[in-house]
Amino acid sequence: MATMKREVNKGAWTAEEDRKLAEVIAIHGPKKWKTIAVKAGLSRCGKSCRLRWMNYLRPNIKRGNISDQEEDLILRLHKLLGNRWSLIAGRLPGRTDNEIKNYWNSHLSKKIKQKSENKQIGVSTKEKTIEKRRVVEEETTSGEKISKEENKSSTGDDEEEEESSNKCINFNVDEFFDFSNEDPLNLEWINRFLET
DNA sequence: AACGCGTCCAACCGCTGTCCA
DNA sequence: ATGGACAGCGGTTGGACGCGT
Repeated sequence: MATMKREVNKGAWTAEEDRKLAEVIAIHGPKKWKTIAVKAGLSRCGKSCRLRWMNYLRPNIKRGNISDQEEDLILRLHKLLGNRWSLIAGRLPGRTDNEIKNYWNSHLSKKIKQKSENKQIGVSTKEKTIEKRRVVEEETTSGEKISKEENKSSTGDDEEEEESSNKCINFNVDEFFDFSNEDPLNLEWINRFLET
């Protein structure tokens, strides 16, 4: 079988490759990635081109320096959604799922771990239970739609809570997180929901 | 100076979902 | 209804870099 297999380039992108890719996308738009790779004359697979565009070349990409507010939002959304990076990234303008995933893996997962270790040392199980019950009662009386979710996960340890909250997302997440009419950094109800 | 080690991040891989003929 | 192509996602990897010894 003499299949003339085109050698596929892998690894870091060069400035020249970036330029070619951006040029072709400017003409044809960011779709049909396989065709884009061919048109740009790049020895790359479509997948690789898409990733490069989405994570690096796309306009309006913010790079580095994740602010405290952004970090806080990531933490809260992650607690709610789990590792659904693209969904989380969708709520952080200019941030990519890859960036958030990396940031989580390198910074936040450690922070969480530390925090939970401190929590275990500082707070007894009984105290935790009492505090959670108090929060649940507060939210039940305030009639928030999210209180049901809270009740479901109000038993067990932190890890179980997180897992169960991931599993019981039985609503339209996009609608639920449509913050278009709100200041995304001032979402008191999320704060209350997550402060357990 | 040089070596080892840990961290970060860009990119790859494998899988699933969606679309279309 | 079905199968192939493509898009998108999350997990993982590997190289570059910084820092301590």
